[in-house]
Amino acid sequence: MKPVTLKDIAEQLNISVTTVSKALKDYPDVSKKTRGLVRELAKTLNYKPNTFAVNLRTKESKTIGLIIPVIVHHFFSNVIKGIISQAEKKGYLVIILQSNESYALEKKQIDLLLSQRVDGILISLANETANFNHLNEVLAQDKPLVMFDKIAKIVKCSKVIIDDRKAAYIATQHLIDIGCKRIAHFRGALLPQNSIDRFLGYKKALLDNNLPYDPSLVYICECGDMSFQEGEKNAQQLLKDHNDVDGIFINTDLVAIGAMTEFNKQGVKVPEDISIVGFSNWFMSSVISPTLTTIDQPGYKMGKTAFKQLYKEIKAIKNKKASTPKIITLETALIKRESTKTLVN
Amino acid sequence: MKPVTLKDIAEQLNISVTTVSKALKDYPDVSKKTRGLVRELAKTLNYKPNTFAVNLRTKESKTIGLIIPVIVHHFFSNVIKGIISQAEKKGYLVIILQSNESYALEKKQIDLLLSQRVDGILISLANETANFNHLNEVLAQDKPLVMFDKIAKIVKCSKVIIDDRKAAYIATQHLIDIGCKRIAHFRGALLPQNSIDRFLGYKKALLDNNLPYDPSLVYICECGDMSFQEGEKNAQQLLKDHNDVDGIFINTDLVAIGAMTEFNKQGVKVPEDISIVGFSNWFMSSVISPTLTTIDQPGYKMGKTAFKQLYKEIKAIKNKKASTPKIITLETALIKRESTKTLVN
DNA sequence: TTTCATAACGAAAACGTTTTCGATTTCAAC
DNA sequence: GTTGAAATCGAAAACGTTTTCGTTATGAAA
Repeated sequence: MKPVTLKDIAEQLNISVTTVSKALKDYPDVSKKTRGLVRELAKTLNYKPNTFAVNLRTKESKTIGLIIPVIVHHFFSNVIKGIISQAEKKGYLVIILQSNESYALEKKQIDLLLSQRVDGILISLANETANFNHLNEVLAQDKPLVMFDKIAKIVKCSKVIIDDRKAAYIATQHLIDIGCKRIAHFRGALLPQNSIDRFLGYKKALLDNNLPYDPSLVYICECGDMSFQEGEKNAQQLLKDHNDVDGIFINTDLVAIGAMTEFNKQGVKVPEDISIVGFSNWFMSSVISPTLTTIDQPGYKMGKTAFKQLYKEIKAIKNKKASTPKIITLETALIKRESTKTLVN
Repeated sequence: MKPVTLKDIAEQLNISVTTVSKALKDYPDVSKKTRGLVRELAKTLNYKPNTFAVNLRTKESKTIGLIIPVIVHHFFSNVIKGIISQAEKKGYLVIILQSNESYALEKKQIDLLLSQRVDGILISLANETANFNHLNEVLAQDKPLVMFDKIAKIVKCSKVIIDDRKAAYIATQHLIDIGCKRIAHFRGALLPQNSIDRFLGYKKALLDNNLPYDPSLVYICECGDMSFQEGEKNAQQLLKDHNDVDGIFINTDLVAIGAMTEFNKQGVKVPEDISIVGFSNWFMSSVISPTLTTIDQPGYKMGKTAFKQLYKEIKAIKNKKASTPKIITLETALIKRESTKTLVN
């Protein structure tokens, strides 16, 4: 009933534990004959190395930690999928924790992963996080750390991101290209950095095209669980405040869908009256009516890339090589759909 | 630079490793004074027990494995969230693997988790899985196993499910109650069992209400990545085959949304011409137009419940108590929305 | 026969913890 | 000053593996 150990095999074959271990790991100093015997018996006894002992000996667990703000989220669940698919290829397991956008929880979870002695940590920051001691602690312990999507520029570790500013610029430029003159923006809060960058991209596109930047056209929404409702609310407010807006660049798809729903209720036609561009390319955006023009954010690829980078750094540390932090920027793409249409005057 | 060990603390205080260990774990046979000293030094040195050694000694890892067919999925990501939130409360970590609906992969992953010596396994079966040796292997090793949602009745372990048959019955009854006379059904494939049960519920509702069961009204769709397109395709076919259908009960929301999109294209009005009931209550369903009447499938709660049951069994095994498999059925609810409307003749 | 390289194996330490059980100390009671 | 119980401590084994280093066996060359 007890799990089979090297010792069991050794005793049955009347050889030493050492030889058994070596035989199973293809050491050169064991004869073909005994190697064969060992392997055969190991198979028939269904021997599985005791991971706990291996970990203790080798000081590595072949396990990484992943901290993510929310799991039930099209983008992030794609990231998770990318990470674990890549990890599996390299023989790594992934422990997932959800920070719930809470700094306190994130800090506790980092601590948990460190004491668990994972081989590396992948993290996308909670919106709340503005203090980075817990992350520096990870680096201080020489434990590989890679941040993705929601990052802190100030922390000296590798990062996988998109160029939010550029993507927002392209989104806004698209609205301008189809003839929009008064373009509003629904933006996120001051944290994470992404909201700011998207806002800056929006602003720059306006200025580069000699369109005035009007702060009263910028609406803030706390993009959390209530995103959809935030979209409705902002759309409602926008209709009260302005009657000349002909395009909106919206921070995230869900808010955009909320806004479209509200416009629909109020008889404002999308895209005839107002063109809308979202951000993220949630699956939903291709399925609602009208389908939503948006920026595709490559979640799966981001997960894959983040793990690959982490893997490199794990290997580097194992070989006692220093590796300099790397910043990888993934391409985004504008997906043109029904919610934007060239204006005919 | 090396991590602090019990030995380090012992040497600094000139006491034995034993005493240090006991002091940190509140053994009664260590004086208040030394306990204080040890705890203080442990804190200042930032001592963290070496999990690898603890695992080896205690033979448990405080880690469970989770195998799930797909991660990017509203229902399943909610299950994941439920599981890890509950696990965190009990001090357990969760390793996630995605079977991708593949039997071969699922088998390999079970093996991986066993050799990783997780304390227990949570699984929702791949659609492909029809052989259960790998699961019985888990039970044979006395390792707690709990299945959820997509289960195999024949495997003697605890299960957390919904009553698919009853839920489908209620969904169909709702269509009948609002006056539908010719009710079609878009069903899933022969595996998993869920599709069959939902079909049976649909059929029973018809018969109980003296409506004829017409097999030509039942359409099959392979609900995978192409669910949305399957919905469009089936809707198209349905319009060709029948012109008198006034209601459809559809196996899953995404297919339902595809069908609604197709109906919309073809000028068939939902709910005026055809009422539709979906299944799962994806977030999306509350956001499209018309909003979709559906059956709410409690993913978060299912995850929570599944972990709780697993936890009980882990504890039971630790205390060498046998525990009999338990089947827990969670309540579903009919969510009435715009896609179904009482018919007025 | 001796020498020496090579092949094949094993003893033992190490990883860091937990826990049993025996040893020592303390101190009150007599 | 004994006795005995209670309080406090530590030695050592154990968990199962990996790896270093030394030992023995083998056989060819001298």
